[in-house]
Amino acid sequence: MAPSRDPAFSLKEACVQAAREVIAEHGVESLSMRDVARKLEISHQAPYRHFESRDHLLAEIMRRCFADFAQDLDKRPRTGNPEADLEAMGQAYLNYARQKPLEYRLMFGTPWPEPAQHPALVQHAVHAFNLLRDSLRAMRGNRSEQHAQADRQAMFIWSALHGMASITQANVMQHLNLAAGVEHTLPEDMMARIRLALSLPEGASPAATRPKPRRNTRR
Amino acid sequence: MAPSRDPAFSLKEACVQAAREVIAEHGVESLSMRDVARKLEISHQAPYRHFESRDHLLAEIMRRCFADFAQDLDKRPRTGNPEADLEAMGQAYLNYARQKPLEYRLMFGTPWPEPAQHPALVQHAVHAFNLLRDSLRAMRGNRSEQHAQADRQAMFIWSALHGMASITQANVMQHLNLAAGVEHTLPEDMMARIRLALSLPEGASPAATRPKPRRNTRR
DNA sequence: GGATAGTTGTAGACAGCGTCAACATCAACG
DNA sequence: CGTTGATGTTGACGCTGTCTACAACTATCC
Repeated sequence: MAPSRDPAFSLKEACVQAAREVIAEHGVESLSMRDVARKLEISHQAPYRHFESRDHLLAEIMRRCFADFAQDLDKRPRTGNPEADLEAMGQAYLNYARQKPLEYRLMFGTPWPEPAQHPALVQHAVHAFNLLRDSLRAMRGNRSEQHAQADRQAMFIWSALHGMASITQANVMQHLNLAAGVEHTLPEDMMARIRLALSLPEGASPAATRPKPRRNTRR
Repeated sequence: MAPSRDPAFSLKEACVQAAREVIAEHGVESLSMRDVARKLEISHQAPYRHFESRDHLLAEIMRRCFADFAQDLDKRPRTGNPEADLEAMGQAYLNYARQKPLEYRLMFGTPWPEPAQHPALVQHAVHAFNLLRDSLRAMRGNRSEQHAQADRQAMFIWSALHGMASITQANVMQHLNLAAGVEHTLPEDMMARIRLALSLPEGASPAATRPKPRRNTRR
């Protein structure tokens, strides 16, 4: 397959595309360099002319996934209401995880290659995070304690969403015998609880925020 | 290494131990059957007399990890105050994830083998989840809506804790340029927010729980 | 034009992996 | 004693990532 192809053809680009298809279909662990080569009908060594190693190919794919992911989060329609826009971002997050489960797992569930060797990957991942953080910061003042509070909120939101997304994908929920209706309404319930959790008083010592110990309402 | 050993020696047990050590040290992806065999100075096929496949060995290890994990959650001292006990369970969860990161990742971050083939694994995992769920149910009535509400709380707590644990382990936080002090106080902040989120009014439609739109406090 | 160097592809080899099949050893039991 | 089942060993197969050596094409300089 060496001899002439489309002049505007880039083997590097083709490798990325072929590899992304494999990952989106069968997951990252079943991606092999030789698979990619076979798919493109080139020799098993050809991809190495464009990627130092499997990890480098993987890093490039992760980078693009983060770029797509960030675009997905960012392209949602804006209402002008910061709370509503934030909520929409949360929905977009969960939608992405639901619609591209294997790519989501690649980005957030696979051990990363050495970050120092893949700065572009780190940069794109941080950019996606900043979409969330900046939304929260924009809802607040510019003082440093305000920024810190926004960052705490961002980490909380990300944790809750990521936790739910990865638990949902693990296909374990069906074994938990959850009470009727719980599984189905989980996303809304999560979002409602996240809204509640965002109202943590600023600068308060965590211990001071324990809600009044509602007496056990059993019976 | 075939000839006599300790009479009370079980090669199956030794395989599990050796494999757990490899995983705890270098992670599940660098565990190979041949590695286990080399460690025990037996032939590369001997472990297959006790485990059908690598997946079966892995499932057995995951099962034991869940058992240890559940014991860890359960052995914490009880104060008699349900809220405080629940909080202690959350702490125990995060402690386990911090102290045995690679085992935690094996349980919660690695694609599971086909559950139907490993019922004991599923059973132990569900048992660990039930420790959390039953604690929450015990704080409530026995009516079915109370159970459902407890399950929703359990899923939320698990999501938030798991999200935070896995993000923490991803070694990505250091690249996020979080405001000073945020990273350090994250666990307490998360626990405080979880407490807040648990007070979601029962049976309320999610839409009704949106907090009053605090006016943008920027200035 | 023709030598030269760099880029991009191929071909072959190597060690490591999971696993299958064949064989050896040994204990228990008829 | 002979047979059977469990447990171990050895060797092979096809797969993997990656190293090395080689071929072909392209661009550049004398």
